Amino acid sequence: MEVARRERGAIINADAMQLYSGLSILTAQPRDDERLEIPHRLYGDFDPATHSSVARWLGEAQRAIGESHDAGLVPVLVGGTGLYFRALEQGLADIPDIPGSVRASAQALYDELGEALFRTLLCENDPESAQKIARNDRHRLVRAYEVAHHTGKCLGHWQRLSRETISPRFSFERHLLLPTRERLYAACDARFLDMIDRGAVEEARAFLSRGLDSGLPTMKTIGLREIRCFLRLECSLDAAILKAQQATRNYAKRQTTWFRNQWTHFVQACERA
RNA sequence: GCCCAGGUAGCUCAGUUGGUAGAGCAGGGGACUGAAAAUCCCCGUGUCGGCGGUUCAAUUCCGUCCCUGGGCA
Repeated sequence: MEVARRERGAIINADAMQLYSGLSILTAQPRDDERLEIPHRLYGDFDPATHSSVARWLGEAQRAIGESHDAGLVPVLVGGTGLYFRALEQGLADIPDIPGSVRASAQALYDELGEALFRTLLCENDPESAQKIARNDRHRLVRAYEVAHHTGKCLGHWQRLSRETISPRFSFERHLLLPTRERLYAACDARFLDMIDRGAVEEARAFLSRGLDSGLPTMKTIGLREIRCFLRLECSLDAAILKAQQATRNYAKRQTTWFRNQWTHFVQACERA
């Protein structure tokens, strides 16, 4: 925010959850007064009944960056999704889109066979992934399988193939905020309390009443499940708050790990190149 | 005051027919290429409430005291 103000910038969202509409409080989207002061892009633009993806975000972000730049504004990408930053700077493999039905059947197959057999099956088409992916990581095993099956080429093949990047046109200045753990956790706790004060319970109630598929990314928004527990009278509001604060802290820790390690690795790689 | 039930990891608890103990959660570290607020992996020494007794050996059995629930007076 300060950077955008100082540089006469436009803020572009790089957070997977803030992309969607419907849960602006629970996903901590910028308030109206902030949005009036500085142009904001990609907040609440996506239908919560749809799936985002790195690729989908990347396309939108590149467009927003170009347009902001053309308008004489400095694009300031803000957000917590490390994967998105990496895709923006390092590029993304040009893997064909996998239809939802293919993924669904891969998931069904995994559940039917169990991990060990599924991994053996994956090994026939993609030994590299089968060997590399950690045990119990259903998510990645299914992904590797669906790509190998649908495209006939393994994940590694695609990933090595193409690396279109936006960086030839732009150079980035990187700012990483790493507060002490104590301050980070205190901020997480305060943040959720603030969401409650601003009407998160009502927002969640309205959102849940839409009856969206529980597999949708938006349904995994931190705090949503906890508030639902309260709305169903399965726990007290205080208990829900404690749970949601805990989930926020757990997430913040994962985020810290990502940026502390992944981010610095690829920044170093960029600087060497 | 008496009678039960408990006191074991930061928390909730399991367990040891006597050979000094382990789960979940929390906490810490890590992985991460189209669901990433996702999905995973690794890390457990703590006077087993205090003090005595029995025993080669007690967190476990016995006694006693303290503490916390609940019941009876």
